[in-house]
Amino acid sequence: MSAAAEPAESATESLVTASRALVAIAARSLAGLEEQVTLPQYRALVVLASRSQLRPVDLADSLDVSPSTATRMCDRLVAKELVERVHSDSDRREVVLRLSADGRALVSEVTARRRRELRKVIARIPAEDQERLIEALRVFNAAAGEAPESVLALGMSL
Amino acid sequence: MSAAAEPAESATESLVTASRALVAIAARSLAGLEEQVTLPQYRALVVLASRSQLRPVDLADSLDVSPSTATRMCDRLVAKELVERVHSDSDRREVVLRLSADGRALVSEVTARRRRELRKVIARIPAEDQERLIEALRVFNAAAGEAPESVLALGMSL
DNA sequence: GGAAACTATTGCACTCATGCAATACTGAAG
DNA sequence: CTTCAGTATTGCATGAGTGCAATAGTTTCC
Repeated sequence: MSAAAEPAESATESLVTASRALVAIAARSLAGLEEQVTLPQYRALVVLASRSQLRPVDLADSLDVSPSTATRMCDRLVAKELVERVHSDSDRREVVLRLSADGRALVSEVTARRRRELRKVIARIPAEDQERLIEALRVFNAAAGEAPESVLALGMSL
Repeated sequence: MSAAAEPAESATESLVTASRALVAIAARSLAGLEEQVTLPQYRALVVLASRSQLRPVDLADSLDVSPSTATRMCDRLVAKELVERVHSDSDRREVVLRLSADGRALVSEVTARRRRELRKVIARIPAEDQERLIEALRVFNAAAGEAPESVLALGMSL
């Protein structure tokens, strides 16, 4: 290997570092949530936030869990008044899940917190460097492709 | 607000997008781990990987859980042969925890996977843009500061 | 030497997530 | 109308994480 002269290698290192920082920020945005919801529950909220009307079976699908698990997770979220459960009119077998105002607020709060943190970092960057960062990120984002709602993936078991 | 003309705003948007992509990659690097360890357990492994000799009480501290929880988490990790437990010579009250070869391999595998993914993204970027990305990331990383082992934070309760 | 402090562990109790099998409705197709 | 398929839920069981309190072994400090 030709030492650190390779730009690709150097870029990887820089990206690993940046990645660490960004993941840490994302994780920090989630901190404090433990009081209200568990991580699996938060995942469910995120799914519900993205697709406003969802049946339990769809939620189960999205979260890759069994329907019974989804039902019981909803039990807990409904008890916390973060989710509403209404019977479908069109098909009376079905149940429709919707975020409550509180539920929506909770998800919004997390993303707002994350945005705020990112803004703070950017504020520390000189204006002309910001321009270059924007350009570089545009290129990076194009290369990385669309990320299918990252926070979702934050699941693991999580 | 002066529309999208503000570079800071535009930078935030780009950064949010990039952040999503990077979190998704980090999460994907963790995928498949569920077979072997839970997320709390993985967090413990990461802590042990960073500080090679650790007492249960220190681990508990790092993970922000009670000592009894740490003990029992170690029970499971020892059972899986990912962690070794030895009695301290200097102070026979204490127990010293160490990653086993398997444990170290598991953590390495995750970071390697992440690096590989990041490299793939970079490979899609034209060489001269890479140079600019490196420079931009250097500035960004300076502004973001050191992230204290991100994956750790990936915990939430998790 | 004995009290006080520290370490690890275990007993007990609880919540959550999880899946598999019923069960109960409802709708659709014949 | 009867059977079949789709949907949600509940019963049952398990494993994990969690903390508090009690226990046991060690040091340390008078």
